[in-house]
Amino acid sequence: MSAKREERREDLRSRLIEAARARIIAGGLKGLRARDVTSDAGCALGALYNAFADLDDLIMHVNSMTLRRLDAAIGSALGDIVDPGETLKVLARSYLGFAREHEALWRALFDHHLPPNAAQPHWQLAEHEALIEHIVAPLAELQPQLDGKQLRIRGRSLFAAVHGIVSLSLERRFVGIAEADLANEIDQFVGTMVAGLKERQ
Amino acid sequence: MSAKREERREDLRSRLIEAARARIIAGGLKGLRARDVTSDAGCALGALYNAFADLDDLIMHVNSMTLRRLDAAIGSALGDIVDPGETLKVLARSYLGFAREHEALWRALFDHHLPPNAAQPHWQLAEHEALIEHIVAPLAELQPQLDGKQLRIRGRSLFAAVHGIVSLSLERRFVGIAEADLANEIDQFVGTMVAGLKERQ
DNA sequence: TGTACATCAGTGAACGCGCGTTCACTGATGTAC
DNA sequence: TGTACATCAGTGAACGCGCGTTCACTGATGTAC
Repeated sequence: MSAKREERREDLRSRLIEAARARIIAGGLKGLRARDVTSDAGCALGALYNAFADLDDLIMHVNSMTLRRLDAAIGSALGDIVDPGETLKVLARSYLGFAREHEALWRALFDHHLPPNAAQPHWQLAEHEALIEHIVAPLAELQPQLDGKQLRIRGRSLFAAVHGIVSLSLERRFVGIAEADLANEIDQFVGTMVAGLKERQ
Repeated sequence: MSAKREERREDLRSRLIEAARARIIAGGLKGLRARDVTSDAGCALGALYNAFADLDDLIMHVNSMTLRRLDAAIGSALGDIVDPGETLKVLARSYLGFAREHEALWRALFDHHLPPNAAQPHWQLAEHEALIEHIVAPLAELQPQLDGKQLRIRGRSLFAAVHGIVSLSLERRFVGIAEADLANEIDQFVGTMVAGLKERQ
């Protein structure tokens, strides 16, 4: 029976993921060091390379967990709203809320780049796609003339636009919106988009 | 007369900026190494630290040049358009065009982060502000009820939204828009925003 | 149940590389007289 | 104009640090008989 070995292995993996998560929260992705993670997880440096291919692999697992939590946060914020315009507003607000609350983890989603050779794994693509689907549903009601492909493109634009506002603002550099105005500005932005979408339907 | 010294110094500075620019174009900000820059510029490694405070300082000068070229590109694209909706569309299109044409330099504007102690210099703030002013003017026509402060905030939102779409898409990762659809999608996006702004005026 | 062997997780010192920055030194350029 | 001295740009080897990854070794756990 190697089930026990498998169990220990899984235990180490989740301890490493948890330690990496905590380190990213504390010091950002740039501050993540293999030595810190392994000592926090209570194992030797080399053990990381038994449990994961390398540090990038570990980071991708942290990111995957973050994406799942983002999806859960959005899902619970949506509740049973029916109005599509309201749905889009709540989506944007909960995206902002998640980014604010888990800023370092959320930033790691976009800051982590693999070395230019190997491509993203499939499951990550699927997880991103799932996020976009939240937007596609209300968009389909607002613009019934669009087909599925067009809707998914439009959904990505809308996501990217809101993400841009949130992202530049939370960087607290020149071009962003002051933190105090941000929530209202996101609301105004989505409201304007929805008005435009209805108008051009 | 130390004018000759000053002249040589300026010459070295601009050779270094030019070399750094070329290296960023070739290999991105991450691929920029002090040794490469100085050997390209035809001086010793240490000379860099006579001409600039450090590598960050040099990068900021490259970024400043990039911002000025972006501003010039936008200015010339605008020509003498009067319609505010059309102006916003041309602004977004020329932003996309610039990002595409000078992708690595444009990316360096946002990827370069100073160490967390010292803040951005003033001139960079002013250069960013000037960019936003391009957006504020047409926005003021579309939403005459807004005051200057509100307009500047709204202008930043709009910039950040378009930037988000361009940025995520040019990363060519999951959430972006395919390159072929991008120009059209930006047009649609701005069109929808303008319709919404008119509607809610 | 016990013994011999195989497997493999776990260890952490050492490797290797990258790379920004410094610094003692040189030589050209400028200044004083 | 010429000489002595001062200044400072320019040099590149060396420093220093960070840090991901490897690897020979160990010891615990599992398997075979």
